[in-house]
Amino acid sequence: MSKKDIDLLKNYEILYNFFGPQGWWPADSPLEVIVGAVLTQNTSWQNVEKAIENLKRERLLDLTALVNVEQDKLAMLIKPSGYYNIKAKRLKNLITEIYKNFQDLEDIKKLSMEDARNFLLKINGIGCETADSILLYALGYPVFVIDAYTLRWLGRFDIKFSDSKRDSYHQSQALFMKNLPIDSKLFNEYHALIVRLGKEFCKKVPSCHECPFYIRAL
DNA sequence: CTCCAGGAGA
DNA sequence: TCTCCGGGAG
Repeated sequence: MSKKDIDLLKNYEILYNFFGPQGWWPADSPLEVIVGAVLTQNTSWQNVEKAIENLKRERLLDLTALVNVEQDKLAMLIKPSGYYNIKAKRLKNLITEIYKNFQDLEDIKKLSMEDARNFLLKINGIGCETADSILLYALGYPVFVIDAYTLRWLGRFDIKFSDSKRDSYHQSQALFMKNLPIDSKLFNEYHALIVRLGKEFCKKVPSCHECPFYIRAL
């Protein structure tokens, strides 16, 4: 299987028919998505939920409230999500930049996707995946989010990219976006389905016999 | 004990 | 290219 052989739209149908809609991103507001995107960096979502609940209880899921909260207090509240000192700093960086440049989150949507992406990537603590997650799941831009699950899944079709993290991110992202209709709803569901597959079947030690792609190949 | 919806610093 | 950040759950 080479890069030009894989039928990404067909594989989407297989995943969707097997798992059904995933309902990403679970949140009450775009700001909650943005906060969650930072908190979930290399961290299970289950732990992020505890941190989000703490922030809700303190009425901190609000742009001005987050601008004003002490970083140390923020760190204590998000402790369940791990890396809490770094993530508190990253959240402050992100929220401060958003607040400085936009009065309202909706105003970011006035930017082109490239401008919004560059704005986010300039912020310390926001890499490609976090930026694209925010663009897609908080702001609705049609960008395909890549993560470790995605690269592992492609690798098991013998589709491999550069050793460089950054290069493999953009190469695999280009593969999806060149071979799929540019549709934020599709990109939203597809990434969520790949994560679901990666957690349940396409694991580090894979459960190939249960996998929808293995079953289909029989 | 390992793993997790990553990213920065050196 | 390593190393660190880290609590929670299996």
